[in-house]
Amino acid sequence: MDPWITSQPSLSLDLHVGLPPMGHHHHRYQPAPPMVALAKPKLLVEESFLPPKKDPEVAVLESELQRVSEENRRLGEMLREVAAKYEALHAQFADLATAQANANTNGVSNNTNNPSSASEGGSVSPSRKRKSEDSLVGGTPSPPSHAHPHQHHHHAFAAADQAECTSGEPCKRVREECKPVVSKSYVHADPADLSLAVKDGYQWRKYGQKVTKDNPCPRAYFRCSFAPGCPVKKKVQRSAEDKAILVATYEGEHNHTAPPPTQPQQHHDAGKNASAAKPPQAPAPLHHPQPQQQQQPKQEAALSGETAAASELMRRNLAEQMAMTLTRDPSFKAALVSALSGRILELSPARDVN
DNA sequence: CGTCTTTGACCTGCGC
DNA sequence: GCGCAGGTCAAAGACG
Repeated sequence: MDPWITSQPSLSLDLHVGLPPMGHHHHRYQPAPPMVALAKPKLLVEESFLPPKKDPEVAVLESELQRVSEENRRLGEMLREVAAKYEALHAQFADLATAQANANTNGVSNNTNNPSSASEGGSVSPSRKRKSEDSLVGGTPSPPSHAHPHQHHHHAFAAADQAECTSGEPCKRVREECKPVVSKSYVHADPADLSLAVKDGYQWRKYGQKVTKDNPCPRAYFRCSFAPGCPVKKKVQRSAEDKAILVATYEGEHNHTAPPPTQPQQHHDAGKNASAAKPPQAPAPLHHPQPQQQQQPKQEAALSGETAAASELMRRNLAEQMAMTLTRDPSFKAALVSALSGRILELSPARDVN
């Protein structure tokens, strides 16, 4: 997040989200119809201790105002904190983009004559000779770019370096260094939804599922089936800490153009199908996975514009995510109702009418 | 009938 | 060498 967010007046809300009841019990969240809370405050606060000779109603409102102001300040601090973190991430992203541009200008030849991305996966070997396939995949330097979608948080880990992995060096170190680009994104999903679908606009074909040691939730393995021969894989697993969060790990680079953007993305998936089964529905990924051949010549020149566009997109995604997360939070809804009711009461000219 | 998901088996890397 | 864990394969079944 950047100053844009902190400067938005609409973001300064008089809300108390997820906070413990403060003194008065009338703001506790009730799962019952939210509007019930609207009528409550006036009655309940009258029981509190108030200085004499002061209109109890006014005192209540004052204390309420004070409390709300305090919360507002606290939320503002949180927002600033988030904004600072966003800035840090953004700077990191800019660094990566710069590094990517440099790498592309230095090592263009690595990308174009990449036989594996076209052959690997395009024609599936009938037999299980993965040893040779592995050496092919592992020994192929991945072109540096961002081949993965958008969504909440997103970290891209480029390979350790882009040094060529010559076939003459079978050592483990070389293999390690030539790992494809790996990136992670965290997606909010309904915990009740068992499908590990992360809609990112691409078509994915599920080819495996595994329960891992450190997480009781199974991890699903997908391959990009948007274009034949696309080497990109992704792993999707629910976060062990928060089952509502899907962690998608993307590996490799798409060797095709990004799917056309369509309707705004819905993060819940009512169908039973994983993301592979549907045609692309999501907006274009944050970092457009352009084919490397088209990307390189103009990349440096277009970098600033692209970064700006990416930043804008990131902003929108972030705002969407925040809105979505908040609106799914029952305590947020209760807080919203409470804040609105307080404001309505405050502004109402007939508020002293019983 | 073609495509996709499921799922058990297999392969590979790694630590001991 | 052995066992473990992660990743992948491919047969079988579901589905449109």
